[in-house]
Amino acid sequence: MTLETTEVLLRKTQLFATLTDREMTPLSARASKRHFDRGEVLFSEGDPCHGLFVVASGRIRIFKLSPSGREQVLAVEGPGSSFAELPVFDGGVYPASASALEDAEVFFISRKDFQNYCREHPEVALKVLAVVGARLRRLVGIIEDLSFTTVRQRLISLLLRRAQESGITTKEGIRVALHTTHQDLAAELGTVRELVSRNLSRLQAEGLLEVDGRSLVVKDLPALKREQSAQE
Amino acid sequence: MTLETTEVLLRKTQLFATLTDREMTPLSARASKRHFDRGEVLFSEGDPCHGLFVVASGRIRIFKLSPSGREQVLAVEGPGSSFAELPVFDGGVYPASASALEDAEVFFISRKDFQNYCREHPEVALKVLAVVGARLRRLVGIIEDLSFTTVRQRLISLLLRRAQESGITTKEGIRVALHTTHQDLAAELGTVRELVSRNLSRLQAEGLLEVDGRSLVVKDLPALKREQSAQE
DNA sequence: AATTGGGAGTGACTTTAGTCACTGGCGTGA
DNA sequence: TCACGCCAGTGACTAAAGTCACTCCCAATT
Repeated sequence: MTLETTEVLLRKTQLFATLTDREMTPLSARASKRHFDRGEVLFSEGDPCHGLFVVASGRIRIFKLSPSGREQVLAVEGPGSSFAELPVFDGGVYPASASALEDAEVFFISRKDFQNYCREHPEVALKVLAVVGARLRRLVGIIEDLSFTTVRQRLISLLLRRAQESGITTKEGIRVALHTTHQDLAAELGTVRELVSRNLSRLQAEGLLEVDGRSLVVKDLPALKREQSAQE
Repeated sequence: MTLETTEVLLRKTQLFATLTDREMTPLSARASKRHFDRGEVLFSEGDPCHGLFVVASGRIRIFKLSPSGREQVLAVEGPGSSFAELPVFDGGVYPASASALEDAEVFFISRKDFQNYCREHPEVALKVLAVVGARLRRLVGIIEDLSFTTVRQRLISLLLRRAQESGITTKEGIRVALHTTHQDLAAELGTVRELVSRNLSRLQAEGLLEVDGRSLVVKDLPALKREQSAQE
């Protein structure tokens, strides 16, 4: 891959979008690109932090793994997103694990390079703060969900989010492709496979949606929205 | 309060400890001090963010409030800690509410002042990143607890933490003062008052500790530690 | 065509969490 | 000193979450 292409890709990220060409070039030169196969682990919780990552293609799942094998997803990062910015600064280990949801291309910038770069370009540090602010908000949202809502409500929220992002409106309702196994959905919701399966069945039985393998059709959007907003 | 005193206090914070006198003075001049009575609200979730806070004395509780009135504590900040740094940078609203656990003195630095200050002193931005990194780790810890552990395990963890920080070893065991109501403990654990009460009773019945009003004595530290580390 | 393996659905069950209602204690202030 | 409010304890219950075991389906493999 040429240096120019790296620049074009880094330009699409939140973190580096506003840099000038002159500022960008030295950074691009330091960014190495790595490929990860679907399912491959980028790093595990507790590993020493060597640097930060920027997704070029594919999606990366950041998650916690419990001793008994349960997973809790903290974030899913797609092209243009960076992750593991923070351990770069506080010097600790990675607080969670990361694996590729799909085949993925990921840039890696070493801790030292990035820290130096931030010192030379203070506005990048401010950008990082903004990105991290968004991340913190998402984590608080997960805590809120886990603490206050039921699996059913979380599932509905997730489906509505997916419907909004990538749903296709047809005359029967909004068609949503899940692309994932129930196992993976469970990890996002912080529960187990069986509960995802059961809750989907129940929602179908109630006529709120129609499940069809790994895609489904939302039949009663208002009812789902009502239930979501009536969260206790 | 004199400017000098403000400086002495700011000097004790993680964020500003490493600044020189010359750097400190203009910041101190901008920091205003406010008093909050026990129970008073500093800001509520959703309020526009006007600036950041630094605790001088007392403890501030950062928490989420559910529609049904349940609370989930995200952090408790004591003297020297800052909070609400992040909304300053990403420009959004406060993601949670804050109230004083005890009578408290708190410095306030306006958004604009702090942003300017960070631009002039880039190393402060790096400090903020380190502080925020620690905060992020704590949030991930809360998610882990909520997702993987039971109320009983969380209660044990909290008691062991308190025992370590402020427990007094006596011949009967480690005496721990709680200082809080069961209601407040429940908010920290992400559950309800009754479960705190019941679990404490049960731990006492099992001989692991002895409850005595708002303080208690840990009788079987090894057993508690065993159970904590055996978390599934 | 038979085999294998991962994913999904489900019944039956246990455990944990949460709710409701009530009791009793204890301290403060009228 | 009495009344009130706040806090704690608990029984009885409901509901939600999680576990276990099994079946079925389907697609890829040999």
